Amino acid sequence: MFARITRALITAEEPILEAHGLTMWGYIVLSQLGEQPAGSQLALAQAVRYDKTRLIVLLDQLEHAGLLTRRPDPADRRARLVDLTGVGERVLSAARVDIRKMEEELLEGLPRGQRDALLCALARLAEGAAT
Amino acid sequence: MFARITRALITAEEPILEAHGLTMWGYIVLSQLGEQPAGSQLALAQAVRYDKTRLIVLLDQLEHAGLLTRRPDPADRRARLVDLTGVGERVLSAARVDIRKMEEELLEGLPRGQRDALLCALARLAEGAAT
DNA sequence: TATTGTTATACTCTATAACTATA
DNA sequence: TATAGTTATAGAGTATAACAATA
Repeated sequence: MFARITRALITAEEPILEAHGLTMWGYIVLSQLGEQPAGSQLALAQAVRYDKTRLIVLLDQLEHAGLLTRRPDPADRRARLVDLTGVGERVLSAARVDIRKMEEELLEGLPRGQRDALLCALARLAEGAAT
Repeated sequence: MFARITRALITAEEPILEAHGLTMWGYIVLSQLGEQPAGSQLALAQAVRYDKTRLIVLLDQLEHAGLLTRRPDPADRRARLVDLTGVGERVLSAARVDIRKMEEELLEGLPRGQRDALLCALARLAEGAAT
């Protein structure tokens, strides 16, 4: 059931994100950066569970699109700090609005109590999945 | 959250299935056949949402392993009926026992009411995802 | 002409290994 | 020596196109 719902969610999300010029992983990375700027690209890759070598080309694209910046960490010049730009923040929040709307519609069919329990349980399982 | 939980589930399931000599898609196909024997390979592919061309090589493997049989449909000789063998049923139910055990452990942390609501909501969402 | 099963091919996604620059 | 970032390459997974048999 989880796999089936996830696939349906991805199918529903992709055209929405494409309308904002984003890929699925691009959106995930921007979302993560929206929560906290990345101390390093490696940390960012681990936070979103994405391969660090693929993250690089993704960051190349997002940087080229002006959605984020990369600058050497003054404390460790091997590492690079990644920050959202103003444009990146606006694209992210605009995409998030549409994604949230889609999610709301999906959950509309569920009774209120069941819906709250679902979200609570999902959060706990997702947190458990991190370990 | 759905994607993260799904990935964690797959990670947890793979070693279990491997112990029974099954792949993830092999288990999915056997499970589907356990619910209802397939009227055709195409119908089976659509039921589990798997590419029909990939299903063929998967069925080749499962048939070669003695877990299922393929025979021409007398009513439409283009199509082939797919049935679980006795061995296939035993392997399926043995694997399912272990998978269910893992799932139970995962849900153990949730309060009873939340857990029931989760399963009910998942079933409804998964059903909705079919359309 | 359309459909089932099949094969071969091309393509995308993902993981591995090797290199550089810093520490 | 170990780590962050990078690149190139190999591999797995997936989708596309074409074909034979049957409807």
